[in-house]
Amino acid sequence: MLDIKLIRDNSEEFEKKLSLRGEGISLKPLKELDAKRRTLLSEVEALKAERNTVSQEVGRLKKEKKDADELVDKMQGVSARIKELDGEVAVIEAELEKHILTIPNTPHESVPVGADESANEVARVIGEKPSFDFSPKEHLDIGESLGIVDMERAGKLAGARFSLLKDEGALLERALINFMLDIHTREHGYTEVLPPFMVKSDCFVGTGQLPKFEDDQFKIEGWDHYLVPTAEVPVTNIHREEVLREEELPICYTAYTPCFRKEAGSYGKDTKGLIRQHQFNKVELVKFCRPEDSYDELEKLTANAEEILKRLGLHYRVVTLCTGDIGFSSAKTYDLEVWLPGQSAYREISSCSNFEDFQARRAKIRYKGKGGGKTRFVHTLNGSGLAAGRTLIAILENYQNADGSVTIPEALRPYTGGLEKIEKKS
RNA sequence: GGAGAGGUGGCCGAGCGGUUGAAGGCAUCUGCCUGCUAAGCAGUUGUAGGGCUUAACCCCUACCGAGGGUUCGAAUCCCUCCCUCUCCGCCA
Repeated sequence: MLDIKLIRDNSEEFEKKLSLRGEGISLKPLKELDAKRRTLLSEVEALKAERNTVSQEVGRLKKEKKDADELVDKMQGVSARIKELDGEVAVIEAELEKHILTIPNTPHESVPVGADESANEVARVIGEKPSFDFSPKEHLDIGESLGIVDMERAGKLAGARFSLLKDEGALLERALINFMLDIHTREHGYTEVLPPFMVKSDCFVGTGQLPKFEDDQFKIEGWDHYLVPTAEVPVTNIHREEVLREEELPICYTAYTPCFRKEAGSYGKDTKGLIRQHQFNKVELVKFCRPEDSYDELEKLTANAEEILKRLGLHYRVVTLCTGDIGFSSAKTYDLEVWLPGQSAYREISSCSNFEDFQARRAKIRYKGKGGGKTRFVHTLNGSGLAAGRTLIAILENYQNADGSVTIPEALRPYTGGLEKIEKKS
């Protein structure tokens, strides 16, 4: 959520920044509603002030056993008018709220300008594409022939875009989650949390998934709850409506959760394999920090996510998303794209963003300065560290052998009970 | 799911329909005082919105779990909801 006070005085600047996203967003209706609201407020507040003083006078007169009927009569009218105006203010404020919640964040000045992903910039490339003396297969072929992925039965259980991992497949996914969590907690200083996997709608408004992206979410019928599409939602909202102390910042959490997404609007995309699922596992990184630190923290958080890929020996690149491609709530985003030899393509495996105070303003997450200074909004950040399902895909495709077996990356072996290779059962 | 108790400021805790934004205590910060510490004395300390405004000061409005209602006036009365605690039931 943008700051209405800033918009009031700098609406052209805001419109210009928002236009970089490629959507023509006019702030005029917002400004009009704001002006209307303030006009009404000053009227109704003046009436309330009058009512307060007169009511005290009534109290005084009654105590002295004097007649106050005339004042009471008069105030009946005033109160009625106040009620009317309060109603109008409530309507305006609801509209204002509804409107401002659908306006995306403004991109940071360092974000490349462009309309779509073709304008994204590759910030760096790490490692090299592995070479094979055979034609590398796609992860689904590998997984099914090893008997560790069963898409047919997954379909029976839950339909398209769900998967069933078996045997070493299930083990590998579980190992990856633990591996990631251990590195982030033990080496990167994050505190592990295990949040609810379904949370109330307020949380979704707080991080920006609602009201605009309702169609992407799984709602629990008869409840105010939705299944989490990412741990970002519950974890960022841990501190919703709180005032933190400057000394405790930055606060860094890591969390494993399954993620549930309808994937509306992606029909026909990534229909085969495990790339795009309604449910997948992810380890997330979330930070709350001081505004002046947030861009440093974004670099650190991205590096923390990259470290997982490095330890697993996976080749990847870091992409700076352009103004037309960053998410609704984000001011700046780096995507990590891992190389998948079976598909001969880079695929997103992590997305690391600085939301500045956009989410903090929605979720009312503030902090108080050391010197007892005024409370300010924190900056929030998050990134995948990493998406476990896609990491599994990357391992299958990058560590496949000519005989159809898959070697387990060395860093992961403490987590697979020493298992070094997944081989076809006879 | 059933029965009961309760939700008030940073914390504890009073609270009568009318100078209660809120007693009292603790804590905070600032002075004063004391050889130091402790104690003591005086004062200070919430959030949000709006007006004024460079800013500060100041003024107004709202906030006693949330939302409605009654009333000239609600922390106080009524209704609905949420949450916490205790007991019973059920359960991994």
